[in-house]
Amino acid sequence: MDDGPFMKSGSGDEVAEQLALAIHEHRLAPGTKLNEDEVGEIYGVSRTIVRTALQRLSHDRLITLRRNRGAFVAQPTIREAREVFEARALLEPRTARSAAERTTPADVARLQAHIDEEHRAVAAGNAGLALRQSGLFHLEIARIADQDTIAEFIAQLVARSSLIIALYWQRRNALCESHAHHALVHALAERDGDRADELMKGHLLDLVSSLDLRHLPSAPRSLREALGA
Amino acid sequence: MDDGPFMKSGSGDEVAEQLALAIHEHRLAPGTKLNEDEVGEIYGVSRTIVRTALQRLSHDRLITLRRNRGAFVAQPTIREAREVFEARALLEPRTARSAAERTTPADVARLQAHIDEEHRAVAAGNAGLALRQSGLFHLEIARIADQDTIAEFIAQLVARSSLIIALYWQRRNALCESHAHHALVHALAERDGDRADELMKGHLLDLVSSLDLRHLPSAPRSLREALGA
DNA sequence: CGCGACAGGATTGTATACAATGTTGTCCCG
DNA sequence: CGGGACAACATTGTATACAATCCTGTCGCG
Repeated sequence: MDDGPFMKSGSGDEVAEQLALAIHEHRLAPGTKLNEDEVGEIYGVSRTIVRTALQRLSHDRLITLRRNRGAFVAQPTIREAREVFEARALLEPRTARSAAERTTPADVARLQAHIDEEHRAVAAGNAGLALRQSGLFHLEIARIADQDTIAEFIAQLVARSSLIIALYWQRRNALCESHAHHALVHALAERDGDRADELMKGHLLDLVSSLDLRHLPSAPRSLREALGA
Repeated sequence: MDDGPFMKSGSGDEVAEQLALAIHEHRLAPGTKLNEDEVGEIYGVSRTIVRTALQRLSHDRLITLRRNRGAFVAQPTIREAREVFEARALLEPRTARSAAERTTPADVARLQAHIDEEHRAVAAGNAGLALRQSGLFHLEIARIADQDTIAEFIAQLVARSSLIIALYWQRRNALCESHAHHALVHALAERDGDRADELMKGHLLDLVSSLDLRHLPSAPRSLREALGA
C-alpha cells in the first residue's frame, strides 16, 4: 500500500480535506462516484479511513451517501440551491455587521490578501482557485465576527455554494465578485456595520442572480427528466 | 452478541438516534464517557457501527471525540452557549415569520399536539420528555416554513440547547415555555408574520435569561478552574 | 514519605476478512 | 430479434483481529 501524497492523517481528516478541496475547486464534478477502494489507494489509506472521510463530507452535504451504492459528489437541487442562499442571506449580513464592530487592521490585511489571491487566480485562469479564495473571504468575515458556531454554518453553506455554482452558474454573468468584496473590506475597515450589512445582502443577491435557477421548484435532476423521454 | 432492544439498524442510524434521545432527555449527563464496547453491547452491534454513530453525533456537537481517548457527551462552554442562542436568534424569528405565511390548520393541530404532549410530560414529572417536546415544537415551525436547510441548522441548535440547559439552567426560573409556545401557535394560525417574528425573538431571549451564563466569557470549564486551585 | 519511572491493563485506531447487496453481462426462451 | 431470469462480478456493510496509545497502579529510589 502506497503512502500517498501526504504524511500521517489524523483519522481521515486529511482525506476529507483533500476531497473537499477538489470539490471546492471543481476538479470533482457533481455526481462523480467516489469508489472507496480507489480513494483509499490514492491516499494510501484503508477503506476504514476513507469511510470516515466520506461520512464527514456527507454530513456537510458535499457528497451523497447512498446505501449499498456508494458515495457521490452531491448534486444540489434547484430548491436546495435556493435554500442555501436564503440561509446565507439570513446569516451573513448580520454577521458582517458584527464583524465590522471588531475589525482590526490585521483583519483588513488578511481580507485584502484573499482578494489579491483571488485576482491572481483569475489572472492565471485558475477559476477553481479563484472561487475557493472567494469562499475563504466570506469565511474570514465570519471568523472576524468571532462567532464560531455561525462561522461553521457559513463554512458549510459556502462549500455547498461551490457545488451550486458548478451546477447552475450561467456563464454570461461573469461572477466578478472583486468589487463587492473590495467594498466590503472598506466598510469593515471603517467599522461601518450598517454599510457592511447592506453590502453583504446585496452581494448575496447578486450571487443568486448570476445563477440559473429557473426550473420548476423542487425538481430533482433525475435521469428521466434530464433525457426528456 | 445480543440483538439489543430494536431490529436492524441502518448503519448506526438507530444507535445515533437512541443516544441523541438519551442526551436530549438528560438521561446522559454532559461529560459522560461513551465506551465503544459498552454502547455496542447495549445495542447489539459491533464497534464499527457504534463508531459511525459517535462520529455523526460528534459532527452535531452532541458529543466530543477526543483522539485516543474516546467519546464524551459534550459540555458546551458558556461562550458556546451564548453563540448557540445568538445563532438561534438569527435564524428562528425570521423562520417563524416565513412559517406564518404558510401555516395550515393541520400544522396548527400538530403544533398544538406538541404543546399538549409537553404539558402532559410536565404533569407526569418527566422533565426530560417535556424538554424534548419543547424542542420538537421549534423544529416543527422550521418545518412549516418549508426550509429544509435552515430547519436542519435549527435542529442542531435545538439539540445543543438541550445540553446547554442541562448545564446552565438555573432552577429558580421555571422555564415555563407553554405560554410563549401557545402565543406563537396563535400568531401562526392567524398568519401574523410580524407577530410570530416578535414572539419568537422574545421567547428566545426569555430562554437565554433563564440560564446562568454569568461566568467570564470563553472560559472553558476546566478541572483546574472548577476546583479553584 | 514523596516523586518519578515503568509495566500491566484497558481502550481506541486501523486494517482486513467475510457477508450482503447491487450491477451488469449473458443466455435461453418466446 | 426482444425480453426476462440468472449468474458472475464489483462494491459496499459489518465484524473482528491486531497495533498504537493512554490511563493507572505499583515499585524503587532519593
